[in-house]
Amino acid sequence: MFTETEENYLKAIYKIAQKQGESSVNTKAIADEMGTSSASVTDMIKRLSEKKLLQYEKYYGVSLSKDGQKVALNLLRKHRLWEVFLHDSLGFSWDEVHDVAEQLEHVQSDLLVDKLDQFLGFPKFDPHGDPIPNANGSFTFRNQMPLSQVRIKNSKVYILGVRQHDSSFLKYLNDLKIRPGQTFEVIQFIEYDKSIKLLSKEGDQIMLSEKIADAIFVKSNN
Amino acid sequence: MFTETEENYLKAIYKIAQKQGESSVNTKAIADEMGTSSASVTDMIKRLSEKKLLQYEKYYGVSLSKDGQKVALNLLRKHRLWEVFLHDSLGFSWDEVHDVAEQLEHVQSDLLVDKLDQFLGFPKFDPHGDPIPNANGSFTFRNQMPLSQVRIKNSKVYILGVRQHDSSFLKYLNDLKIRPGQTFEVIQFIEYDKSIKLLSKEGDQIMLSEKIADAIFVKSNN
DNA sequence: TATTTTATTTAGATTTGTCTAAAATTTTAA
DNA sequence: TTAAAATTTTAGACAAATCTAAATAAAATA
Ligand SMILES: [Mn+2]
Ligand SMILES: [Mn+2]
Ligand SMILES: [Mn+2]
Ligand SMILES: [Mn+2]
Repeated sequence: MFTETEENYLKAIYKIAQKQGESSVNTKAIADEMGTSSASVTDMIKRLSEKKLLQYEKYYGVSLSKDGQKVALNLLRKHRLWEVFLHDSLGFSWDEVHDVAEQLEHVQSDLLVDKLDQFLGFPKFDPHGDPIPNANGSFTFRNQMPLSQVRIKNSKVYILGVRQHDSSFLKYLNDLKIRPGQTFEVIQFIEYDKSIKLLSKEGDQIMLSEKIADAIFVKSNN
Repeated sequence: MFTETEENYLKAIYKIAQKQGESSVNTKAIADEMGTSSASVTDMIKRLSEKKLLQYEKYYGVSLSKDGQKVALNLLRKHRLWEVFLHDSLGFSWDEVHDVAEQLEHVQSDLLVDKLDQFLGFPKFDPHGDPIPNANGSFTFRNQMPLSQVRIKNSKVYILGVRQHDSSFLKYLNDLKIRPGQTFEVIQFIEYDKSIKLLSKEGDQIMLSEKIADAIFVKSNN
């Protein structure tokens, strides 16, 4: 239906729009996300515009059409299902799944997606805690907050996911045994640099900077 | 490392050489296998020759180098492992696996191949009975013969695989409940058209033309 | 408001993989 | 052994995706 590159552009635009909370996306942002030149982006958005996958207003950026969103959401769905497979079935660690899923997401077969979804037990979240769109493109919502915003001492926090997916960040958390499904107690807030100290079930104390704590999503029990 | 198209050419050349029992492969054969023009093949073999993946003698065809064979065998390995996954884990029927495996085989990740192999229990044959090369490129050999060559009446035949993979042929066999792992008794040979009659365990009688019987591989217990 | 900085588009070029048509070479057959 | 048929190569073109450099427009700032 669409080329791998077209799909990647649509996904990039979708992600930028999400992050911004604003559907209009400019050329530079796409170029940065895709790691290409602005000139290449201009070429591509012209093509995508002709195919009615986005609205393009010269010099003022683009926004995805209904069709464009559908493609992006389907790609996101496939990406995240594959990440679950790699992690849960094949035993990849959560810092290893993304790059491979980036390739697998482009395999074209509706039957494959359906069967994979079923095989995995219709998971609602990927190994990083991101929601997996269903076949209609709708997500499961859940309440979550950045760990940095937990301000009640002795709170029990349940790790739900992370904001960033870069391998070095995930490896760092892995070493600290911080990953979705784990529970910790917040035992200290350091005011002057806003860092936070956790206690693991095994009794280990873990010190996290504000920057790190801000990139971890938790469910907080009181 | 190599493009998807380069990989497909190398695989095509490998397969033709195998079928021929002769390593030198001509342009026309490659063009037919790939569904492209001879001119395109000439372009591509020049590139593959520059990359030392094959030896090319103008007007007299090509033969794969050691490196070229390695790429082809690795691709074959991935293709067949994915077919096992699709069939055994996801429940695809054997006529549905090939086209999807044709895409999955190009995903680049040695870790993925290793983990998949392990997850599947290091299978030695794919759903069509074709041997899966191991990480070093060597196959498991087994004794098999075309069903058309079984000439002893009341032989028990055990289905091992098929010669052709086209969907319509596999669907036809599926309807007759002929697939790897099944056992039949040969109850009749018709001389004038060399067709053959089988008896299934369920008591069904199945009539097969010589053409069909020639494309089915079996293990024969006397 | 005028100027500088930043973003965007255009122009022209390159690589990959493909095609058709024409020319060259090899193979087959008379 | 020559003529016809088949195969292979070359030439020239095209679409997709990219680049750099130059031109243009918008946004920021003095
Ligand atoms: Mn990912
Ligand atoms: Mn991708
Ligand atoms: Mn196959
Ligand atoms: Mn392929």
